[in-house]
Order: sequence, then structure tokens, then C-alpha cells
Amino acid sequence: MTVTLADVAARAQVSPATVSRVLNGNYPVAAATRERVLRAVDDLDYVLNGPASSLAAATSDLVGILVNDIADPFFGIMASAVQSEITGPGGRAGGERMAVVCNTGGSPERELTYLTLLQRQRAAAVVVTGGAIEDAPHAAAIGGKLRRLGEAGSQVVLCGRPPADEAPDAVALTFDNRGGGRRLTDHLIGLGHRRIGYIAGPTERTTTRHRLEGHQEALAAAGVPDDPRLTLHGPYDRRSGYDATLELLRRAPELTAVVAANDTVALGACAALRDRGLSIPDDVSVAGFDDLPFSIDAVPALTTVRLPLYEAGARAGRIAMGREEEPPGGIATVHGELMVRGSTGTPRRA
Amino acid sequence: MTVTLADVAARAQVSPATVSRVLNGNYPVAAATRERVLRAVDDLDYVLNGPASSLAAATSDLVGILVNDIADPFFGIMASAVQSEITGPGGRAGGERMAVVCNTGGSPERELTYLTLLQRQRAAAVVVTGGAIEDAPHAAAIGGKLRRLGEAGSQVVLCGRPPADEAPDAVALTFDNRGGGRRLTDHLIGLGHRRIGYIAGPTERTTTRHRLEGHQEALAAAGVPDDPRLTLHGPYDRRSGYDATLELLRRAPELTAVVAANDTVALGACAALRDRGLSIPDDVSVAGFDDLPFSIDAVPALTTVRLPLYEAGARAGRIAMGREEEPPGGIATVHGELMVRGSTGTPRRA
DNA sequence: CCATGAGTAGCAAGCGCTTTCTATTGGGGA
DNA sequence: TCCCCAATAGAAAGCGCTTGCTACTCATGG
Repeated sequence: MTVTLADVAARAQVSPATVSRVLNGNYPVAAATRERVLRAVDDLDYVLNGPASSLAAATSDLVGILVNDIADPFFGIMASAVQSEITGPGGRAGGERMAVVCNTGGSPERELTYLTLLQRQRAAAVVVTGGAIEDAPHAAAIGGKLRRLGEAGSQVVLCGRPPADEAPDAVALTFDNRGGGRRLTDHLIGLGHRRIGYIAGPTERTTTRHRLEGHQEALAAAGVPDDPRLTLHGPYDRRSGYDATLELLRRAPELTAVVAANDTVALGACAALRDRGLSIPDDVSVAGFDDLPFSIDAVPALTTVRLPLYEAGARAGRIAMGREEEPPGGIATVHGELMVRGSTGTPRRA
Repeated sequence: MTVTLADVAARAQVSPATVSRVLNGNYPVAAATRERVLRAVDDLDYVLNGPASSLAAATSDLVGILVNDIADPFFGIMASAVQSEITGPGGRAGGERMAVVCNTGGSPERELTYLTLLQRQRAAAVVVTGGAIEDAPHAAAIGGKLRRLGEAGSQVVLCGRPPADEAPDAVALTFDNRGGGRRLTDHLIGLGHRRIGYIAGPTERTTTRHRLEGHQEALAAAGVPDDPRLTLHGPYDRRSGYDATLELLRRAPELTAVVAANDTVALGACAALRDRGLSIPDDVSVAGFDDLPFSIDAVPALTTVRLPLYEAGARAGRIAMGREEEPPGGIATVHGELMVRGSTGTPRRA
């Protein structure tokens, strides 16, 4: 039914070994023979059996990319960058590897499932993007999995996630979420804001915690009291920003600024403010995080912290492919840049 | 070095066959034996060898999702929907399949490469999203590949792409881009617009052509002359919308509306108009396509054609999994809905 | 008391490929 | 002229798993 290596060998009148060698391109094969084999491959429409090949060679060309939410450009951009380094610009350079992205939906179970699946496939490398869950058992489980993946020969790279204690072999490209959060709130305080609402991401995520800590650091440094009623948690989506903003307005009508966990949330915040008839930034300033492509098109354009998502992803991809040296200690911090735009200004009703 | 089935068998004092049967859960195994095997698996940290398993069983649990641009939410949303149906809500329901998304960057070569890779892996199903390239040789090559994939037992589903003649077995969920384009321009004409710029996507893509044809249909139906100088082509990105809008304004300052190939392009168009000091929609109306999440947050909110991306992706996923009947003839058309919002209005300088 | 069969477990033959080791060949140097 | 080596092709042994078939064990019914 399906064409096998042996069929090709028969047609080309050579041994299966020779066909394999032609296809793999290591080992010398006489030009004439190669020709004949290639022609047979073509005639028969032969396609290598991946599993058989991986089994025999005990290697695979699979690279897995784990993302929390593939519909979110934050991850899409990183994934795209990783993949471009792995697949190569031409579509198949760099060793003919296949990068696949796995959408975990932020669930540790799915994350684990995918890591196991990748381990099953003996993936050449695994890139895990985005913040981690801080729940101890989960973190341990995932860390252990990553360690075992590394031990089994897969290169593990964390991109935008803090290093995992359990997996010392994994390279980590960590985002400086704390520093970014700090600078953002510093900026707001510098403008004169004192009553600042904070719409955080879901609890138990490192990203959420670090950004929030940066915010609190800034408040503390400026001697601004941190009113816990001004911090709300929610998912990283527009809706959350919208609802939380209304709630913040209810809790503290005198609010002059809202810092959102990310740009998407910030957009929701803007929508809520507009619906309340408040002007941005005259009545309330709004700031986001990440600087996703649409942020500059918001009206007014969003003040945010630009994370070099594409660059970081590309670097992760290169490290995964062994085309770039690992950072010293296996850990590198990627810094964000404060982008001051129209959505923040001096408070009118300070 | 690595733990194999045989090791587990030895430790559990059973034959490898029994271990395999416990793991696969078909075939009856006595509870006590199962227990023992499971314990051994746990003790040894055994992980199934995917390639070996796929080879022996001649099947695989891989499902491939091809997207043109993973950083674009248009594809991210569809991919996310497909994946959620395949992986199941709990993270591993529905037959323990692994959905992987492959980023083709819109390049037919990469598309072909990924299809071959998927064919190598004997993928259970392949979902191809997004418009197709209209270049004949490429279309034929890809169609042929899809046909062969189908013949080899992979379920092939096209989502948001017209049916491929070469691959009659493939199920196609086609977007009604032409109808959507038609309604959008009808709407503009109904408002009184006569000089309408059109910023199309890249040439040679079905999506681009169909949307444009819908636009032209509407013009023709209303007896509005179609000035070819008012149609520009470019990639599906913000920059393209920005540049094209400036060019349109140069070519036809009397323009009262701009229709963009998609929402991202429309955002670029808005930015250009703002930079030129033109008001939306008083000076120029702007319309997009797709209704991506950020479109409602544009100011003014974008008039656009809402494509049920998530629903279509989910359906494609279900069909790929054999959990939903194929549409009659293997083809279904997915219609868009016109969303009239603030970015379009009656022309001031009509 | 034995034939019967339901319930389990094992044997062994591959699945299609890679790769080590072993042949075969044709030249060039001694 | 002969030998030896470089160049190239083949034989065959797995890689780790699945599965059809066989074998065994009891409990049951005749």
C-alpha cells in the first residue's frame, strides 16, 4: 500500500541502505547511483516514514514551543520568532527541524501533557514561553519534567519565564517584569499621580506577581501609600480591564491613573473610562505593558513597557538550535523599555 | 540508559505485551497485574517512545494546524479553537491527540515543507487555515500533497480557504469573503460614498481577490465607476494600511472612504488619516474586515465584517476529530456579519 | 469427571528505517 | 605486475513497540 524505502531500493536497483544514505546525505554515494535513487523516489512519490526513521536513528527533528494562549499576540510574536529561527528563513534551513507550537491555555495540566508528548517524541528542543504558575506542586511537576527532558537530550529554553530551580540545565531568558513595572509607576508618580489603580493579571503567575511588585516598589520608594483596595486581579483580557476599571472607579472615584497588567487589559480600561465619560489622560491616565502592535493605535496611544518579544523569541530559538551560546549561568534578563505616549499625562484633578 | 517497555515488564514481572496493553488500555488485563505494571512505570519514570509506538501501531496522534502568520490574531484565534477541540477542554480528552501549529509565514514552500513533515509523521489530521496562494504550480503542488495526505489516511480540513480541486477528499469550511466585501461596500455606498479607496491584501491570495471582488461587485451594482487608481495592494499589516492611505490621499484627495483588506490594515489607515489631520468618519470613513478583538477598541470603533473565526476553527477541529459530520459535498460556506460602528458615517464632503 | 469457554498472559513476528561491519571494485605506487 | 587502499555498495542487526495467535487457568455445565 504505502511506498517504503525498500520499494525505492528495488526500483533503483540498489540496497535500502544506499537509499537511506542518499536521503540523509551523510556517507558518500556515487553521483550516478544517487541520481537513480532520487528518480525512483520521485517516481514512487516516496515519503520517509518519520516514526521509523526517528526510532532507528534515535533522534527527532521536532522542536516544541509551549505558549499560554496562542490567540494572544504576546505569545504569537514570540512563537513566530522562535519558529523563524528554527525553520530558517527559507523555510527549511538550519537542519530541517520542525517547530510546532502547543497551546497550553495556561493550564499546568496541559502544559504537563504537552511536555510528556514532546518527551515521547524525543523532541530536539523545547521552548517554554510565558510566566509560570506559582503553585508549588505544579511548579515542581513541571520543573521535574523539564529536567528529565534535558537529561534525555532535549535542549530546554525558557523564554519570558523565570528559571526553574528543578531544571538547572534549562536556559532561561527572563523578562524584567519587576523593573518594567517599577519604571511605569515611577513615571506616573513623576507626573504627579498619587491615587493609582492597578489591574493585575491572574494570581499565582510569576508575571503577575513581578509586575505588581515593581508597581509596589515604586509606590514605596515615593512614599505613596499602597491602598490594597486599588489592586484588582483578573485574567489577561479586555473584559477584565473593563470590569476592573468600573470597580476601581466605584471604590475610588478620585483615582487619577490606572495601570493595567498588559496592553489588552489596558484597552479594556480605556473603553470603560470612555463609557464613563472620562477623558484619557486628562481625567485618568492609563498605562499598559508589553507594547503589542495595536497599542500604538489606541487613541490616545498607550503608554506602556515595550518588551522585545520578537528579539527574545529569536534568541531563544537560536539557543534551542545551538546556534547561539548560552548566557552565563544559563540565565539572561531581558529588559523592557518605557514607552511614554499619549495615554498618560499630569493629573487634572490631583 | 533510557527506560524501555522491556525494563518496565521486567520490573513488574510480566511480558512486554502486557505492559503495552496496560498502557494502551484496550485488551483486558487483571486489576492486580495492571496495578503492578503501573507501579513499575511510576518507579522507573517510564515514558513511552513515541516513534516506536507510532511505527508499530502505524498510527499517530498528531494533528497539524497550518497557519499563515501565528503572530496575527486572525490565525491565532482559529488555531486556538481548533486546538481546544482536539485537545479537549480538560487538557487531554478526546483521544489524547496532540495538536501542533505550524507557521508557514504564507510561503508556499514552507507550507509544502510542513505538509511533508506532517505526512512523514502520519498525522491523524491536518487543518489548513487561511487563504491560498493562487499561483498555479504552487496550488497544484499543495493540492496534490493534500490529496496524498488524505489517501494516506489523514483527515484534511481547510478552514477559511476555498476547496482545492486537487484534493477532493478535503473538507472545506470557506469564508464568504466575497459576500462580506460586497456588504461592506454596499453599506458605504448606502451612506452616500462614491469615491472609495480600497487597500487590498497581497495579490495572488484567494482571500485578497474575493474580498476585492465583493467590493467591485458592490460598486458595479450601484453604478459607481471603479477607478483602478483607488485600489492598492500590500501585505496584511498596519504599515501597509498607513502607507497606502497616504498614497490614496495623494491620488484622490476628494476620497471619502477607505476600505481595508482587514482590521490591522484599517488601523494603519486610521493612523494615517489622523496624522493628516482628517477626522474619522467626518472627513473619511474607514472600514476593516475580520472584526478582531482590538477593532472594537479603536477610536472610533471600526466598522468591519465579523468572521466567526473561533466557531469556524472549532468546527474544523471537530470535523478533524471525526466528532462532527462533514458538510454535504465536503464544503460549507461560513458567512460574515456586517458590524456597523463609529468609523463609518455619511460623507461630509460628498 | 471431563469437555467447554471465558479470562488473562506470553510468544514472536514484524513496523520501516539507520548504521556498523563486511564485501567488492578500480587505481596507483612499489 | 602485484598489492593495498580509497571509494562505494550491501548484508544484517537492531531501534522499542504493538498485536495476532497460542497457551494456560479455572469455573461451569453436561
